Amino acid sequence: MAQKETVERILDAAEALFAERGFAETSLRTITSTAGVNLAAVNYHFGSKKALIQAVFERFLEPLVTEIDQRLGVLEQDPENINVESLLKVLSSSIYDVHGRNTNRATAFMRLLGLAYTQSQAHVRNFIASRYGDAFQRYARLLKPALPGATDQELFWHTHFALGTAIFTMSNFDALRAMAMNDTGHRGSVDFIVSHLTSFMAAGLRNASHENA
Amino acid sequence: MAQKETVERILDAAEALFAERGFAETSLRTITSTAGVNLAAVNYHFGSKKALIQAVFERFLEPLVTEIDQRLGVLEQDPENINVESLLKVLSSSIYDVHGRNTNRATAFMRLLGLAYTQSQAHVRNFIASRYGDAFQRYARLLKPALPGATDQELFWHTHFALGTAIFTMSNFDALRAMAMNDTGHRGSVDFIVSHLTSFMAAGLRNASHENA
DNA sequence: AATCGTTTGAAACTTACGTTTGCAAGGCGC
DNA sequence: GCGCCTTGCAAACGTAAGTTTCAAACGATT
Repeated sequence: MAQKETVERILDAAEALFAERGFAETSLRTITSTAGVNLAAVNYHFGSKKALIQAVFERFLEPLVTEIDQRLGVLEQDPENINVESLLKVLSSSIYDVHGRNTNRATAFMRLLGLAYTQSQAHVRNFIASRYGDAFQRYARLLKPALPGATDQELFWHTHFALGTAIFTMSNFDALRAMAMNDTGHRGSVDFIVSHLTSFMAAGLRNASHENA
Repeated sequence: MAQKETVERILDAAEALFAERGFAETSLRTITSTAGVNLAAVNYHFGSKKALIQAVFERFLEPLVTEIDQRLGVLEQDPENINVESLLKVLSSSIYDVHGRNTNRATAFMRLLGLAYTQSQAHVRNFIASRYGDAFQRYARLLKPALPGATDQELFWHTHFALGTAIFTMSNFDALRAMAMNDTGHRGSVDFIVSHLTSFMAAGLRNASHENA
């Protein structure tokens, strides 16, 4: 049982439990007993609970941002192919690529992202912003010419509208699928939902700009 | 200092603090000291912290749902005027009417709604669902003919996409406005944002259905 | 095989939480 | 004026949290 095993076991357990219950509602004792490690291991390996939370985000965001960055680089070499849809597809494809078809992992990630926004946890937001702010900026730079006629202000808000749509949907993915089953009789396949989600965001981004131009 | 004063002071403080920090992150001691009342007052008047959380929601939702219901009744008498925009306007107008132009109160409400979804707090979701589920059903019934060509499944998902857009935006309203100030130099007026938000949702609702028909 | 830094383990520590208790103060009918 | 119910207050209780401690076990290096 080497160091790496313990650290990863803690991260695995923390990731799942945080996503399921939130940060404050998940105790270190629950994490460590789920992971099958000693309580003191968290403070030994990470220093504090806050640092553990950030480590969970880092393990998630690091490969994802790398993947997005790479895909944006590819897209930039075909400037005529840059549009709202292709830019959105960069995001969904990157998530697919990083997590495979492991929906649990992907929805856990989205729930964590939602928690980072919704729960106060300022240190999480600051950590994410300082670590991955550049990637967001690059994305915004590419999105701008894809939405001609939109002012900077509109661009900002519409982007965050779309971001909110995605984060809210994915972070409540399981609950929503359960509700869908009740209301419509179909859970909806992941592909169905992602494709409609993308259409929704694209339509919102494009048409809201034009209508208010 | 009669009963009502104490109860309302507690609700006021709890509402603001919950919205700002979340439920688990807000202690009864913080609430009572902010409200200027004794610690035991919460358990005396409400019974428990959970009951206090529900009371906060009830005070918010009760007048809002009444207002929405009334406006839907009016709208139903002009069936040819029922469309996506008018239905969305029922919601935004109702919020305006209930909270006036008190943005603090309205954004607090949205943050609480977002928290109810995002934080696990099952008892909050159950409370809201059992208490106000009928109103949501009525709204959905009116929305369906406004989006012809959409299947039940699509209707369900697009509605929740739009819901997510609104909840995410409003529940992070202050943070987003601060970011907007940094990025664009404008905070954005409330009317500007609400109007663009509505356009975004309407465009998403309508076009996503048509594209995937 | 001994040593030294690293990691684990069980337990204790400190603090903060939600809740409960016991009593004092105030208002109201009789 | 006396009892009675409601409300307010200070203090304490029990629990669970994050963190710290310190000795034991481990692993690589010599």
